[in-house]
Amino acid sequence: MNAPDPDLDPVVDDPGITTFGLLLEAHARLSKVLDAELRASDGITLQTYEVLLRVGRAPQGWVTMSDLADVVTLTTGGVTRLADRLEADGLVERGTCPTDRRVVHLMLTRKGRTLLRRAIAHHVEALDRHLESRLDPADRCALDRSLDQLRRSCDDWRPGTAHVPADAAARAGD
Amino acid sequence: MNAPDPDLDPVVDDPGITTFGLLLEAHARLSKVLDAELRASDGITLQTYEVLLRVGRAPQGWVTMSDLADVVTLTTGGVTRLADRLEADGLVERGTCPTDRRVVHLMLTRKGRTLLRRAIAHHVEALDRHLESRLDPADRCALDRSLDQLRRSCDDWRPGTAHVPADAAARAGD
DNA sequence: GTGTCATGGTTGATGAATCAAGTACTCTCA
DNA sequence: TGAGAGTACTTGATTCATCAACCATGACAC
Repeated sequence: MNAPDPDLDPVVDDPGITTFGLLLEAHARLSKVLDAELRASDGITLQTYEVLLRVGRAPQGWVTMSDLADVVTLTTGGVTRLADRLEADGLVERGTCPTDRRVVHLMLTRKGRTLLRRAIAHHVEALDRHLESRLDPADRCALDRSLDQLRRSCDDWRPGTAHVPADAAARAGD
Repeated sequence: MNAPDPDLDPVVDDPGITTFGLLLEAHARLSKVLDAELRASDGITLQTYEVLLRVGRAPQGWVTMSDLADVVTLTTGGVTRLADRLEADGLVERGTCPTDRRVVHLMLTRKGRTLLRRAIAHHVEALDRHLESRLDPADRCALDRSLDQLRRSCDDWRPGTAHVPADAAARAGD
């Protein structure tokens, strides 16, 4: 029961597994480091930084809750609590939409804007150290292209697209 | 207060921001899709799959809690609960280490092994669809190299490595 | 107008991860 | 041999995200 399964070996050498594993690890480690540095330099998490950046870069100066849910990959419920926290910290404020009263506009406060500007400087510096300086420009461009490819390879996916037996979910519950 | 900040624009075009953003998005979307497919085909999450794979591939057929915490980027406390759940599901079991009684060995049960074998087949198929078929082999090799580079660029990082003013954390708390 | 249905956001219950002790063990060295 | 330091894991309290209602609004038909 505690020897490694020889049947596993051929298939786990699939190149897709390697690439995906590297993606997981690169993401996990880079996020961890950049989060820690942002906490140290500006007292915010990487997630907060991402939100401030998205709101600050929005063409009209605001985003809706649903927009934000999409870019930070949270449910709308999660975004509500997240916005609550940021609002309590005085970094963003909620506003009403003049044309649709269901919609909430999220925008930066002066404090949020100031913090974002400072955080961007630190974050860019950190990215230079961890990312820019490790890859030559040609490799970085190729990396961008491949990542973009992967990102878009998921856009056309909808639940149920995979070739999976219909009773699989039921069978897995045993 | 609600116009986009023109001062932000020059700096957010930093190529490091683009690459990191793509990494975040590619990871988020690919993980989401692969998690959904694994749930549908085998009734397990991507995290559970990762754990089973790590345990199944371990040379001796077991891993320690600390090993696992490292590879799934959880704290040891988180791994304790994770192992509790997997043990309750009958997929793994805890064993004692004969040479160090502080150490817990985590190994697959027969049920866990069977499930893993089936899940690997589905996962490899999904990876082929989403990853293998979208990148030509040369691009995939280049991607692997770059991701590996990024992954390792974080290994030599320790808290406090960044060039950050000592009072930054205190200042950020206002 | 009045239904019906879809959409945007909030809220309560629940699950899971973190942090900070706490326990139990090993190692080191006088 | 025994005190002190470090390690491996567990546990309790807290935090945060999800899911599933739910409310309010908007859109469209009649």
